[in-house]
Amino acid sequence: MTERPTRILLADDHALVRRGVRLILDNEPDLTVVAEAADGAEAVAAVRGGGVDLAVLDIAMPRKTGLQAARELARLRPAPRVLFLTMYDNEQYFFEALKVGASGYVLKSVADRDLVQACRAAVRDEPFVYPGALNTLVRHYLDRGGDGGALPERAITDREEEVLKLVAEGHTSKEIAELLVISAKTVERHRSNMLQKLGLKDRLELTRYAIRVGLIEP
Amino acid sequence: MTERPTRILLADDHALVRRGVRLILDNEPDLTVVAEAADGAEAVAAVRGGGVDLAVLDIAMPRKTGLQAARELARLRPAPRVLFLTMYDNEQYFFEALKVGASGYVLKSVADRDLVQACRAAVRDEPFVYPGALNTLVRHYLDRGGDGGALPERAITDREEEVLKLVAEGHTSKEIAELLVISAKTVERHRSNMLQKLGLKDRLELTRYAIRVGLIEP
DNA sequence: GGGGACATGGGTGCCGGCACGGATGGACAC
DNA sequence: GTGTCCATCCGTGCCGGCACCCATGTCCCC
Repeated sequence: MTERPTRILLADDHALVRRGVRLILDNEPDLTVVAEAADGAEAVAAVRGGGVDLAVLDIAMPRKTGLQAARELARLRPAPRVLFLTMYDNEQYFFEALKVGASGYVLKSVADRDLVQACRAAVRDEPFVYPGALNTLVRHYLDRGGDGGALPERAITDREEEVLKLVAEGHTSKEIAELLVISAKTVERHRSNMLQKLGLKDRLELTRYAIRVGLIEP
Repeated sequence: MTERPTRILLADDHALVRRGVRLILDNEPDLTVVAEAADGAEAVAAVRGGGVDLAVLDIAMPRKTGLQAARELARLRPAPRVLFLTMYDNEQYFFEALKVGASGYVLKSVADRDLVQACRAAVRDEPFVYPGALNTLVRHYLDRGGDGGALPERAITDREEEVLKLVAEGHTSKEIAELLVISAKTVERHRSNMLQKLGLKDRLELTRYAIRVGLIEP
């Protein structure tokens, strides 16, 4: 085999995780980590620099989440394959990942087994989901009476996510309004919309949600 | 040098992190990972089995947090050294870690540099804190007029903790009052006292605090 | 061109969170 | 026994969260 190894960008805000993943991947002859990034913005910049076949992204990162980064990466030419590496076995994020065209979704809790496999699958343009997610997929399929590919709508918009982050960090509507340079009413509107979309009760549940999906830290 | 290597227990709920840390530590001739655990309960059980010199604990773990596990480990004979490995650069956590007698506190975001150093320091019974925490320590020392070792008292009473749990779970004062068979006013009084003691702003911060110390799950 | 999603803005009204003031009774220590 | 801590309770007042109503402008898609 004379093919060159797959060139990988690795994005995670924890140096320790990057180091561990790098050790795992570089151990494989057909995979090589050519760049690292500590947040979503760095990741996009690195891929833009070229020479990246596959981006392995953490979902929860400062400045720009993995999902936001993936949406930007998808618009690049040539667009790299994208693989999500996440702590959260969360249905919402899983479907979001599918919608931004990810090739795979790997849980950190089991990634030592699956990661290499998922990288190779991504390069071959085959989807890879961790076993637990398969159940989610099937259940979802059945719930909808087997109408197939129809994925749930994106739950929250980019703007709403901005607001969510700030709400969960404990800012009041007025503070958020000043930060985003909009009226407090609009902030409340976004927050209210999210409560309804996500089926939550108040900003406290919103906070727990944000922590669960890794948008903020406790 | 004929000394046997330091035997380490590694506890983190993410297999990927464990694998990365293991690769880093096993690469050092004087350190060897002899056991892994995916949560606090497993960690305590593993150490109880014997043969562990040093426990490297993630703070945020399911079932039992690293802090809770450390308190139990401190009661064992012989008690292992304890080193915290955490995502959170958080003052509250940091002091909690000191209080349970940790030898060190290492941030995941910089752990690839510091971890090995911190392990060796722990074995020599020297404290190790990451550079940023040093500032926190010094500031805290100065704030108290240099009275030294006096660590903050256990902040909240048992009754307050009961209330805290319910507050953090999203119950209103009235609901909590009914659950605890006291008046809503008393609930608010407890909550209010906790806010003051812990230096927090509102029930949202109270919730994040409860999640941090492992009282509830997000 | 019309329909739908999104972001933006406003008004009203209720209720709960929280700060501030006050109080009592019980447990334990010095 | 006096002092201290804790749990219990009450009133007042302000402010913010949240639900409900309304509207506008801008996209993009069919």
